[in-house]
Amino acid sequence: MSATLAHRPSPQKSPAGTGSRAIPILPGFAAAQQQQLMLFPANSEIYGQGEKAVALYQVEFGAVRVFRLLSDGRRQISGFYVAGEVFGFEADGYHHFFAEAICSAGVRAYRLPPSVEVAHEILPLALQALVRTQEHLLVIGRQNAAERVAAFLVDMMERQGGLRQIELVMQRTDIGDYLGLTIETVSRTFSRFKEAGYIRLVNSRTVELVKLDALRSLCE
Amino acid sequence: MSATLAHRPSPQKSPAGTGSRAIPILPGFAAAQQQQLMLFPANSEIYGQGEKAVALYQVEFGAVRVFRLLSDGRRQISGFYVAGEVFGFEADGYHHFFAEAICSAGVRAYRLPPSVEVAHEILPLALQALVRTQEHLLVIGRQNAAERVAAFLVDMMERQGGLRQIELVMQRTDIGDYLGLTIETVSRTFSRFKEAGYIRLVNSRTVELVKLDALRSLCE
DNA sequence: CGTAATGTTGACAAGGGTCAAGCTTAGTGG
DNA sequence: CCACTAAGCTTGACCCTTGTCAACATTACG
Repeated sequence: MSATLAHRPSPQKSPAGTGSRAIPILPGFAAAQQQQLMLFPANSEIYGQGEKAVALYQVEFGAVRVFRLLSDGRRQISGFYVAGEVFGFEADGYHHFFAEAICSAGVRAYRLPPSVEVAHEILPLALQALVRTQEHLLVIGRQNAAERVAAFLVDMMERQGGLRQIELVMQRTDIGDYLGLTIETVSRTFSRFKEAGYIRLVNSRTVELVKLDALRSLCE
Repeated sequence: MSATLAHRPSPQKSPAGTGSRAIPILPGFAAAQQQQLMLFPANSEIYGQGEKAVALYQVEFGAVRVFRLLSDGRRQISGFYVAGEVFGFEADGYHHFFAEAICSAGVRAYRLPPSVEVAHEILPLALQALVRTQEHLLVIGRQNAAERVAAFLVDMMERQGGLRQIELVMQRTDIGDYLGLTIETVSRTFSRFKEAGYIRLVNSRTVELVKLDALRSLCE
């Protein structure tokens, strides 16, 4: 167990030789650096605001939410991360955010080296994260509830390989806190999309995007 | 004139030997790379969405807004940039955003080299931009109008050296599009802060933060 | 099968958007 | 130097979207 994460609530070191992984590991970086797979149970903390940032993290399986809190408990999720995606970017050496496993998740930690050698590998990932976050800003700052939910569904679909039927690993609270809406508004918007025939709710966590074009044109 | 920007509306190459600059130039990077100061008149475009991204930009004087548009004209400003600050980060080699001069601005362009050598210099800047954007997401996603405006004022103050009296280079429309509010709401919030004695409006562009603590505690 | 967590729906309220009018300021030309 | 104009800003009235509160339904789990 890395000293870094020793105090976390029950992340377990994975059994040796977990076998084949389909996830593309950060190339080069991976080989050179100390890195190991850790398991986090649902809703456990991966890192917290104010902690020293000592690693980048890649999701191997499961899903992760990264968020920030206001003092009264209001929460803004800045991003969800699923298999293959990298999170944990921070400036000035400290975490400004919290990261938690949404469901049971396997996360590979890449301990940060003195930086210069691997910067060219990390930079493109950081830039992609920046562009994504700025685009999310447009959604939250300028789009209404229906447009936000549509954007979310389309984004989730694309990140799950483009299949029309998608699995939402997160619950309504998470979706609300990601989109800057309440759970009630999220729920009502789902219902309206269902009535309009835009989606089919197989169950509360499984959505089929029936009229993808309609959803797409909602986000513009 | 760099070929890159030749088609822009009237950016002029600065007269040679503009004299002393107080702005810290990107170290190392600066020396090695082709870089030059360009002047952009108020409201002129620095780059546009979809263009090839060939440079990073540092503001020498004046101010810049970076934003994105929805097809119906709604606009979200992702950031303002003033003297010394760097903008123009993009993924995959193309601009996903627009950049414009807010007022007459001097901008130094650092043409991008094949990347590996200077990545370790750019990375910290990109990471800082990422954290800033994620924090802005919290403001827009989870704070009400008064909290957003308070956060904006405090941020502007800190970026202008901490003096209690600040100059807003941008107009209400820009502030609204930055905070995800209408100009009317921005204006009303300013008025309420004035009535509450939190601020003094020397004129519409000059604000004295009288009760800084009150403003600070609004953002939490 | 019972309980708790999660999700849905309805009624109502409020924050902020929209529309419209008036005010202020800066720039321009007589 | 002043009047005119246009752009920017402020304020008011009204309305709509979304939040709040509450009840109920559904699902997951022991």
